[in-house]
Amino acid sequence: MRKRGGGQPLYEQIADTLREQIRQGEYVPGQRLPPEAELLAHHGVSLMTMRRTLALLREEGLIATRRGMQALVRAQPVRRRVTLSAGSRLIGRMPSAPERQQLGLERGVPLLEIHCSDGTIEVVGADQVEVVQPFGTG
Amino acid sequence: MRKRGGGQPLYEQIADTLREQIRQGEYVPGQRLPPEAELLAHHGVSLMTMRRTLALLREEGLIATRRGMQALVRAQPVRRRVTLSAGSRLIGRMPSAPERQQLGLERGVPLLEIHCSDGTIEVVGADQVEVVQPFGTG
DNA sequence: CTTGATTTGTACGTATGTATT
DNA sequence: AAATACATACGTACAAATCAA
Repeated sequence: MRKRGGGQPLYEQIADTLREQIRQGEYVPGQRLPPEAELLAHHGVSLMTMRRTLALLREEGLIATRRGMQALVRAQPVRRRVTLSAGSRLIGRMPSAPERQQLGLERGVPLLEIHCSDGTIEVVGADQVEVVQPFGTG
Repeated sequence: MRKRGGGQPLYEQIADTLREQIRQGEYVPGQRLPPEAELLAHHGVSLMTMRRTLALLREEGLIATRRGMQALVRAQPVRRRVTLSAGSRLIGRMPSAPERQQLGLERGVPLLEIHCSDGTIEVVGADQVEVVQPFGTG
């Protein structure tokens, strides 16, 4: 149970704690967090505050939540390699909800627009991409 | 005022409408959306549903919200140009809340990690960056 | 500069729907 | 079929930032 110290909202304080626990390996990718009910009881907050915490971590791409299942710590996905051709540009942004659905992306996954020199635009989830140069070492 | 047609949540339906209105220029960058109270009355939903709609658009980077002010339609920021050196890699992801604060990023702005071949890592907000190759035309 | 009105942010409570186990 | 668990959606109250008088 926390108080409102430091002017930081409760849901951010709890998010800090969970983020640190995940970083330290208390929860590893593929593992599930405890149920909401358990988490909120442990931290002494309401359901809404707990859900806001989880929403924050989901936005960050740290966890994935699905109906009927406890929150899952997200694994580092295998990245697809994309080669930037000469003159191509790359823009990062968040997808709109329709784009997210169309591309099959989870919440918290940014989107990369690769504007190729031939005018074509390739759009992919940013967590699936590793960009290298055509003459890159990788 | 909508019903639950198509199985799509209310807040997504309303977000679709607002997104389209912004796309069509009914609200231009720098302009403010109507107050929450007005929006929720117009769409016939509760405060929570309206706030969820705005949260979605904020995550997408389409609007920015601040306490005491109506939601602002975000302008396309001037992009900083970053040159990828040979062997460098680029990863896109969402910043954690502390990173967001440290980098002074708004919610909804992804982050780009540029792993340079010399081992240094440059971290910047994705909406501030345009990536080009050293021999690029741009 | 201070006051007050407006507006969003945070937080709690409750009920129902729906997917998973 | 039943229990578990997250998603959606309504309602309420107070705090804090902004802006105008």
